[in-house]
Amino acid sequence: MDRQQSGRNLTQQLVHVLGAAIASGRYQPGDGLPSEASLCDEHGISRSATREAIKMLTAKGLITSRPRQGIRVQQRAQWNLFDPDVLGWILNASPSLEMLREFLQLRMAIEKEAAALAATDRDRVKIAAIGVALQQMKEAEEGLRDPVEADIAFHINILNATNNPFYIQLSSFIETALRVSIRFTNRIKGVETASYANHKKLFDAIDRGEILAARAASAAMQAEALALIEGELDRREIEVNAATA
Amino acid sequence: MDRQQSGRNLTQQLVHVLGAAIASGRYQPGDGLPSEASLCDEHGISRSATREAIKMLTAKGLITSRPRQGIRVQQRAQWNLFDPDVLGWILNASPSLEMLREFLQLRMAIEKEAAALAATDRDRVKIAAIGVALQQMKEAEEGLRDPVEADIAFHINILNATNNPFYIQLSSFIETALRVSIRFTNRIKGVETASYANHKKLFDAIDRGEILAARAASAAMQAEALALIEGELDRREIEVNAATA
DNA sequence: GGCAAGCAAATAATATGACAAATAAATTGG
DNA sequence: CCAATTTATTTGTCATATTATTTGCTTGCC
Repeated sequence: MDRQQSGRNLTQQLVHVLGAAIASGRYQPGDGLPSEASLCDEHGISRSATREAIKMLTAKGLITSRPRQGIRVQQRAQWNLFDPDVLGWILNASPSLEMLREFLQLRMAIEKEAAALAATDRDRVKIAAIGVALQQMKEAEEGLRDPVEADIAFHINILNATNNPFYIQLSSFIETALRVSIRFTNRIKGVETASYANHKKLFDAIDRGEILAARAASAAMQAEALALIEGELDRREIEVNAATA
Repeated sequence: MDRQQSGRNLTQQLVHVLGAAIASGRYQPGDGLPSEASLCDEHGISRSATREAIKMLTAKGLITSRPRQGIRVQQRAQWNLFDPDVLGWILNASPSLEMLREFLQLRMAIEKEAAALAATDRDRVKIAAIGVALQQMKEAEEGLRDPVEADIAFHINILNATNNPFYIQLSSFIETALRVSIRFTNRIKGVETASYANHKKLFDAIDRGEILAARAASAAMQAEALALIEGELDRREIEVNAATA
């Protein structure tokens, strides 16, 4: 059995199996999934558990289910991309560079403005939390700590410091995607892109309430990551062209 | 019975009743909801339907449910704000000016960058759709059409023109919130803030691929709306102070 | 008195079987 | 060929029984 699923109840298990299957493209949008009865048989569980799983996936926008028509995969535009589960399934299924770039394009918009808001609001407690994460990044550079977790904590804490529930809500979204993203960019470059120095610059700007500087520092940091990804995309394109020539 | 709910099945009805009740604060985060059995009695439906509703709300992050602990409302940070249902329940329950401002702060970040991306991508078909919406806004000024729908279509089509699934996914979010927002700002000002001229400037910039101009036009448009809201917030503050003095 | 192991009660989780309602597809009548 | 009707399939709902999990309590030991 799947290790990740042990410990969860049957409904949750089925939700994750089906969610992952849909995200991976095994069931295409517009396609029908097996009927309730088939799903019960295939997974060896009761109809109650199956139906509850179906309802959860419906709530996340992945499927619809109507009498006589059965269960169908929704168009991707309907999927609740900002649901941590859904995003996780998608990113784990196909963490393509294209999607990584698209994700970064959104992060750029959000984090740039979040930095500006944090600098405007100047919530001492919340900003101190950013400082702690920054300190942990420094320790990570000396090998004393996990660099990925510290990096994530830094970005999350900026969102928190906006004191805007919409930005705060994006934490789980950013976290999930950031985790995949960092893994990917590290694979490309080998070394951490997001260096301590860059992050410190951003922190200082927020700490001093320098709104424009904060926005600029955030933009600069992400532009660097974007350049890395787009460079890699170009490189692969050239490879493909060379192979077909 | 509630008009909005007729035509939906029992599970969906209960989802909306409970979702609205939670968003309205009738059940506070941390509080327990009635047990499954009680909910069945109260709403006169079976356990299956009740449980499926519970599962859907769980999938949206509003509640958790564990044996012996019962059903509990999650902290607001766990709520899936970007789920159109959840956002709708919240905005309809308490469309406070504060939340409107917070929402606008997010829109500023997203739409500014979306405009820039649309100008970069220059997808002729998608940009033409923005143009159609713009035309409808003009017709609306002459009373030939619903101004709100045209306005919404304009903004949605910009998101679409990014060709970035994350931005596109935000359409339903923006739409839900925009609808409440427009209703509110119109109540304050009486007249449409978002005039045709402003929107045309933004469209032209995107159409011509002028990235910086697009970003600026978007920012200017929203800064205006933000000023309106913050002015109203100040006015109310003064009112309160005067009343207590 | 404090602490650990075990016990009991409450609650959700799952299973099963039956029937109702909705709807897509086939059939029939014109 | 079209429209109305019927049929068959699939989900929606209900009722009841059983199982699993958790919390709080109790008991007995140190």
